[in-house]
Amino acid sequence: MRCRSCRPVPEEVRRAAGLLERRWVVSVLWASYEGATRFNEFKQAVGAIPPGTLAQRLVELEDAGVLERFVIDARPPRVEYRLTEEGRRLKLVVDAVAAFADR
Amino acid sequence: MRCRSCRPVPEEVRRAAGLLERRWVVSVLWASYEGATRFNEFKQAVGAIPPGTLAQRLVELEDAGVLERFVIDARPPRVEYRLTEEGRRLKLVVDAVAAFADR
DNA sequence: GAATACCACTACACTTTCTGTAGTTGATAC
DNA sequence: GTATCAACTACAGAAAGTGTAGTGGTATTC
Repeated sequence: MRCRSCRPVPEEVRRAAGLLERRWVVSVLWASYEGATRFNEFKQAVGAIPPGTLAQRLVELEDAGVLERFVIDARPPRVEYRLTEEGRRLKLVVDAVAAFADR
Repeated sequence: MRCRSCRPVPEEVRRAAGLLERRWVVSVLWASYEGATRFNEFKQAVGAIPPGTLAQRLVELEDAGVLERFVIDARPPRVEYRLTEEGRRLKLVVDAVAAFADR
């Protein structure tokens, strides 16, 4: 059945949605807006996320240009994940989710 | 590691995120904002979604109070899915995704 | 009046994704 | 030297998503 008024969902909306439509992504982003930068900071802020899933999400967000990964040459070496400009733009989405959530 | 400033992700944000963090949800919502109400309208607007997944998403959105399902006693009987107030409130989230998506 | 098409799905086998727990490597803390 | 931390990886099993076929009752087309 065709809907006279329904346009198909635009490709770019699908692509952006694909980023969010995986478990824990919103929480990981929330944590980063709260200041988390290190693996275990994300882990503790997000709570129940399994480490394998967190690792995967961080790689995906890096690949998507939302986070940048920096290895800091200290002893022991540390890793930091920092928001990119792109990542900061996503805050509006997470804020909208949070606004929907409370109330 | 504890992050002095990171608060744990609030439970209600997790719950709201859980709604969105499943494949196709954003597209299904988009379609409903565009005026889709019937199964095959959603199907055509969303495109590549498998019918089983669409059926499942519609049930979940109904359970979440985002859509309401009405069976219309015509020949053949039809089904309509209409946005609830709650569902209309979610539009801000989808709009934010769309805003992020273009450009 | 036979064949085809529409509608709103369901069924099923298969693949992908997610989960939970354990373990690794190298350094520092007690 | 025992324990702990940081940032992960490995792996088996569970859950979610995919693709295709089919269903049952109209309705439309030839």
